[in-house]
Amino acid sequence: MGLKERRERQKESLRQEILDAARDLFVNEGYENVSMRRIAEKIEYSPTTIYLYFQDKSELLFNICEETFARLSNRLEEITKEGDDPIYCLKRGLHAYVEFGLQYPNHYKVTFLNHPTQSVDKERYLQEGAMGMNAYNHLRLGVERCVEANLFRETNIDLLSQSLWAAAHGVTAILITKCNFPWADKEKMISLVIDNLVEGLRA
Amino acid sequence: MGLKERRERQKESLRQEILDAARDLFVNEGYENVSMRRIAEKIEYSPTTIYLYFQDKSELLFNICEETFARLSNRLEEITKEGDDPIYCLKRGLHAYVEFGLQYPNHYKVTFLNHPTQSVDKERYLQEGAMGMNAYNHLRLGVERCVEANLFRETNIDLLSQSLWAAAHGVTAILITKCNFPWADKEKMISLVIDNLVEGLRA
DNA sequence: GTAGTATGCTTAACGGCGTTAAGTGAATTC
DNA sequence: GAATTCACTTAACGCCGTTAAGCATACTAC
Repeated sequence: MGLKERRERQKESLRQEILDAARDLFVNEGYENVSMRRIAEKIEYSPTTIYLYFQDKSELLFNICEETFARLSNRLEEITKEGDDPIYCLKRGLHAYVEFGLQYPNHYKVTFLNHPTQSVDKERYLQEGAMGMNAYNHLRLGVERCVEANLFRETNIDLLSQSLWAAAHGVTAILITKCNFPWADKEKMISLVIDNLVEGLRA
Repeated sequence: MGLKERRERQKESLRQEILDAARDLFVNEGYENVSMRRIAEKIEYSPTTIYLYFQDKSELLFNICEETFARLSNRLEEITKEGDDPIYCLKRGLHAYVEFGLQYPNHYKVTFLNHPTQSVDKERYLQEGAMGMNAYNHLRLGVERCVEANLFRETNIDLLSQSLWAAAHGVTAILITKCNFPWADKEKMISLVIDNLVEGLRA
């Protein structure tokens, strides 16, 4: 009687198909520019079918963000695991953060550039926060190691982490939202901000 | 025969009324959450009337952004006119930028945190660029003075200006959009980012 | 003074959107 | 073989930005 299981697998398969279609469209064309009808068309089902698998459009995005942020966390974890010079490690982590944002601008936009007023439901909002916190804690760990090794003048770990995050976010956000601005050199700019700030903090 | 003139004045007056209503709504509820019908309702005209004064919704936003940029430019101009120590001046300008954003968070959101400029018509795209350029040039001037006084290691003025802008934008944007985050110390964070970056650039 | 025109605004509509209510036909259960 | 469940669809609601067409009023020209 593996019948129920087969059906379960089939349902899961369609769920994944929807998610794949949504991710492809969101990432390539931007969340706002993709309609539920377009996603439905892509998977060759009626639009309402999507609502049998997901609560609404934003839940699609949420699931995709989750995947993507897990990937960011993994990337940051690898870097922190390497156990190199803490400051080098920290810089690498910040660079990875910016690169991640530029690689998935639509995910980044939704998670870090949205207005706090457009609140979804309570539970999902908290999950979203936890998702961000997870990534923040990797950064915090990198900073902690620098502070513990007495490499920094300033010793307030949260103040340091938040400042570095803010700076990295600034480069990421501005490159994403003002992608038509005649930037002198994006790569050099990223390095200038991150490296100067980290170096400037040395004891 | 001041008749034509009176009509001109009346037209201009309604145009301003539309702009005021749009600004108020955009700033309080966000561009995406405000419909043309809502703006029309506020001014007690039919929605189509707006289209007799503005090409489309994004042109409303464009005009509002222009105002905000102008206000920021004025503030920055005052600071650069003071002619103090170039580095002190630059820091003050950057601080003023962040303060401006925090003082008018909704204007800042509308102007700097909105859509990645999927430019509509050519002319407006160029104007939009020029608008940003005007504010940017004040910052650039401040940087230029530092470079000309041989105070900085890096001498690429645009690279420097853009990096500083990115960092200042980062602090501003993150404090605005993540206002519920448990920040260690907002003021110290602003100073840490700006001052460390500028100091870190010294020759 | 009246016919004709321009002006300023409105009503009605188009084609889209996210989402929901109601149904349908096949598979499963009893 | 009837009843029920399941996976999905069709039709619709009430929004949206935007456009076409119409309609009074004010102005112009004869």
